[in-house]
Parts: sequence; structure tokens; C-alpha cells
Amino acid sequence: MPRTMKEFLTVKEFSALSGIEQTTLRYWDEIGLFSPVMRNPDNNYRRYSPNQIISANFITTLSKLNIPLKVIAQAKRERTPRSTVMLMEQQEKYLDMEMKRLRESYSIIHTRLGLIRRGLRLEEQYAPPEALRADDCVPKVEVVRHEENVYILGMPNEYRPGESHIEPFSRFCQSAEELRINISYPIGGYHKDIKGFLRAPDRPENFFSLDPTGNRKQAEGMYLTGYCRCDYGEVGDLPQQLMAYAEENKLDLSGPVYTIYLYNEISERNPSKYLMQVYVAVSNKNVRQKNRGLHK
Amino acid sequence: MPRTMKEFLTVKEFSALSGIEQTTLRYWDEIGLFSPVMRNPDNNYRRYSPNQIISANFITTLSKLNIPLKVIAQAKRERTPRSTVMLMEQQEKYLDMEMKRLRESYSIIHTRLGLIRRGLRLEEQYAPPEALRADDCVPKVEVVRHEENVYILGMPNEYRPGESHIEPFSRFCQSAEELRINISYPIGGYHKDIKGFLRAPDRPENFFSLDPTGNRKQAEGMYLTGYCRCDYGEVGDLPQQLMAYAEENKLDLSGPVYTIYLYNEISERNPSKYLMQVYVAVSNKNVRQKNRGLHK
DNA sequence: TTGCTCCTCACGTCACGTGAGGTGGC
DNA sequence: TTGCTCCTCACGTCACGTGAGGTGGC
Repeated sequence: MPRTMKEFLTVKEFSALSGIEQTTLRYWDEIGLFSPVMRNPDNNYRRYSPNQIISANFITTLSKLNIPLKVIAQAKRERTPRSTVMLMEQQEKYLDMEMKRLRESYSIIHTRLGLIRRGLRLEEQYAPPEALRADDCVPKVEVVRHEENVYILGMPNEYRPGESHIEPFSRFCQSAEELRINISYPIGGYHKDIKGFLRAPDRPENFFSLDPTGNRKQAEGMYLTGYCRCDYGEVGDLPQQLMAYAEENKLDLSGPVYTIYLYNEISERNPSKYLMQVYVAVSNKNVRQKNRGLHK
Repeated sequence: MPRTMKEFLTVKEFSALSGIEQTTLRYWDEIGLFSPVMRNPDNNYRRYSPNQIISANFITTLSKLNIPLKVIAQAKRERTPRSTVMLMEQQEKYLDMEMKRLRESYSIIHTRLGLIRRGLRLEEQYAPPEALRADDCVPKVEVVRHEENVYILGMPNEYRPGESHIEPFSRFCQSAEELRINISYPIGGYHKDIKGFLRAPDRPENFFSLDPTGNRKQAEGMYLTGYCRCDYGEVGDLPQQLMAYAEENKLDLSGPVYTIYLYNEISERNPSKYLMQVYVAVSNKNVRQKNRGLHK
């Protein structure tokens, strides 16, 4: 570091003084944003003046606020207190939007992690490492407490003749933009009630997005819950298993039936290993009866 | 939109089905991230299968979480529920950092806007548009209420012989990283007390950063405040003006003297028009006296 | 023939980072 | 002579967007 300030500084010296990388200084020079006060006529070396640190500071300050260099260049030429206020207010808005985007990403990750972790817990619970581990080592059916989930319901699905489950899903995705449904959240299938589910378990009446800003709720409480390791559009014998369990335990099923994948293409390569979860609320009376039965 | 799903789709059709741009699909094909199941041998057209929408969905989902395509490509090959949890947890951390960065930018803008707006208010107050507007239309000295400000104090400045005000400032900036001082916030000059200020008003004993996460406070209250339109390192006759005002109004000045620029290189091109603000607390007794004097 | 879709280059974007190859002063 | 700094290309980064120029089927 120089003892006393020289009249002119080389790139390296100015870089050390300002904390700006040499390559960055050369780039700024190249695009005409910030150039040395002069060049050494002998060897063409850049000569910066110590005062230029103030101008450089202007640039780094705005640049750190994510303002593009082109805008900075213009601001540098025309800046006044009033225009600077406007620029910064505009940048405030941009940052607001960015933060919103990030918060949403965060929320999507959170929701998806919740589902995958639920699958992992199931596997751990039902297939301890010391046990011989079957490929399909999750329970078929159980009654468990679910936390409250918030979601947004899509328009009713239409199944035209000859269509598989993909077309309605694609239409749902296309209508999502207009309905302001964010389909980056996990998407599930919805049946109005258990009868609708039994009628066509692989053809949900609607799709729903597990968007936590949604206007509908799956209340916290006990749910009859079934699992199935199967590809999209398959359900195996899960409907029969669910009903058998419900009858055996005299469960009173109420409200919609929800289908959602704990493992799907996001976390599993092999579609036949996707892990589906179906759940429907059991009414309180049943739960109390059932709990009494289970406790010793 | 196709009535019934065909076995193969062209780029345009698959783009419509998935909502992914054609150029994006071609790019993903080019980098080997996601390719059509086959090509038409006659014309080399891409042929996508409708099922591929699931794989495409995997990519868009992760991509929207700001995960780079290279990482997605690897995740696609090796994904398991457990690895996906790890990837997403990592991404959560990244998002955390990004949000922190944005919040900081936001806070910097907020602080800087506060200063510039203060300058604009001063000008409005003291030079209404209908008046003939002198260039230096801010008051010299007044007693006003300041809000609470939080800041971080740098190490004491060292002034070696022959050095101007730039070298100590540069050293402050260099030491800032280690001391975890963010110098993107407005930086001001600090004198321990009024005596120190009068001794060398253009050579602050320390610099401070108006970082709202700081550990020091300028308490809310009344401050003797002076303004000066001048370049860095100049103060004009402001010290004398301040002292004259203080004596005349029998003010008891206490605590440190702060110097900060309302307008500087950030908002003003012409250094001689920078707008400096100097302020020092007046003790409560004085303020009460003064207020009595001012009210009719 | 016209209009539509598809294809493959190739170049631009943004703010640098990273060599490659050569020069100048001690 | 050696080591250091400086210089100017030129290419890479990232995820596409945008023509340019040409083909194939109705």
C-alpha cells in the first residue's frame, strides 16, 4: 500500500485502493462505463487518479443493488438527487418482486420436502434396516393424524372419450395461469366424496395444488390413509383395501378423498416405484371409538 | 389442442402440452438434458411422447427453484427420495442466502433514500419554487429532531504526514471486511465530541457505517444540525456558524459529532454541490429552554 | 404456388473470469 | 537474465432468444 498518495495509480494500485478487481476495472473501461483519467503515452498503461475512487464507489454501490451496468451508465451521466430517488424506488420494487419469487420457491421446496419426508418416515417405520426389506414395504392402510393443509382446487376435469389421464392434467396446467394456480406446488387428485372415488379412483374429479396461499383447507385430524406403490393412473387394489379396513373398523368416512404422490418423478426414476397416498377424513365419533379400541 | 392424444408429438405440440417454449425444448435437447424419444427418419423432426411431460415436469420444477441445469441433469440420473431431500435442503440454504442478500440491498436502498429525501425536503422547505432559487438554498444551522439511527463505528483513523482524507478512508474500507462492516451503507465521519470536531473538522476520528444491524445508536432527539454544500474534505465556515448559533441560543452540546452527506457522488455529479450534514445532540435542558423561547 | 412448420447454424445477452502471447522496467 | 506488471485479444460462462437460410407436406 502506498505511503503517501501518488498522483496516478496503476490498475493494480487502484484495484487495491478501491477493492475492485482488475478485470472488472478493465471491463468497465472497455464498455465505457468507467475509464482511467489518462494513459501512459509510452506503454499505454492505465493511469487512475485517487479521486476516481468516488466515481468507482458510485458504480459499485449501485451495482450491488442489482442495477444493470447500462442503467448505471445512464444514471451516472444524468444523476440528480431526484432522479436517484426514482431509480432507487424502482429498484425497491424490483427487489420486492425478486423476494416474492424467492419466498415462493422456498415455500414450494418446503411443501415438497414435507411429502418426500413423509414417505421416508413411512419406510423407516415399516421396514427397519435389520429387517429383510421388501420392495413394497409400506403399509397398505392406516388411520393417522394429518396436519392442516391448504390448497387450491382446479376446475372440474372433463374426460373425453379415448383420453387417458394426461389430457385433463394438461388442460388443468393450461388453465392454471388464468386461475392463478401455481402448479409448481405438488399437485394432487380430488374426489368430492368416497363414492366418487370408488366410482373411478384413477380419474380425479378435480386436480388441486398444495399452494399454502390457497382458499381451501384439509383440516387437521384423523384420516383413513392408504398407500400404493404405483405409476400415475394406477391404484391397484387400494380402493378395496380401504373399504375393507373401513368396514372392519366401522369407520364413518366424510368429506373429499385426496390423492397425492409422496414419491413421483421428482424423487424417483422408476415410475413403478412412485408412492401414492390416498386419504379421507374419518368422523370424530369413529376416531374416539377406534382410539379406545387401540389403547390397552 | 389435439382431441385425443397422439402417440407422438412435434415440438410445437409438446410445447403446447407442457407449456415449455420450443426454443427451450431444443436447447435441452442440445445439451442432452431432455431429448425426444425419437426422430422422424424422413425429415429429422423431433418426436416427443406424451408421457415425457412427466420428465419435463421434473426439470421445470427444479429449474424454477433456481437449480442450475447441470445439477438437474445429474439429479435426473441419480435421483432417489433421499438424494432429492438433500438437494432441496441445499437449495433451501442457497435461497436463504439469496434472500439475505436481497434484504440487505433493500435496507441499503432504504437508508440511502432516507438521506437523499432529507436533502430534498430541506430544499423544498427553504426554497419554494416561486422564490428566486439561489444555488445554496439550504439553511446553515438549525435545531431539529432526528430519528434514531443505528450504526457501526470503524477503527480510529490514522493520518500520516502528507496524506489527504482519501487514504484513511481507503484503509477504513479495507479493514471493513474483517470487522464485518458493510460499506455499501452510507458512510459518515465521527468525532468523539465537539472539541474534537472543532480541532479538525475535515478529519473525522473514525468513520461509521449507517448499517441498521449496528451496535451503536444515535438516540432520537433534538440535534444542532448544520448544512454545507461542499466537496468531500471541505467544511467552509460551518464550524464557526455552529458555535455561534450554539452560544447565541445557550445550547449545551453533548456526545459525538456526526458528519454525513445527504447528496454525494451517488446522487450528484458536481462535487461542489454535495450536501453535507453535521449534527450533535443538544442536552434536554437546553431543548426545553429553546422550545419555550420559540413558541409564542 | 402459398403458408405453415420444422430443421440447423450462428450470434447476442450479462458481467466478468481465465488463459495466451507479448511488452517494458528493475 | 529473472520476475513482476502491464497490455490486448479471444474464448468460456448460463439458459436461452432471435434471426438467417433452407426443407417438407398440404
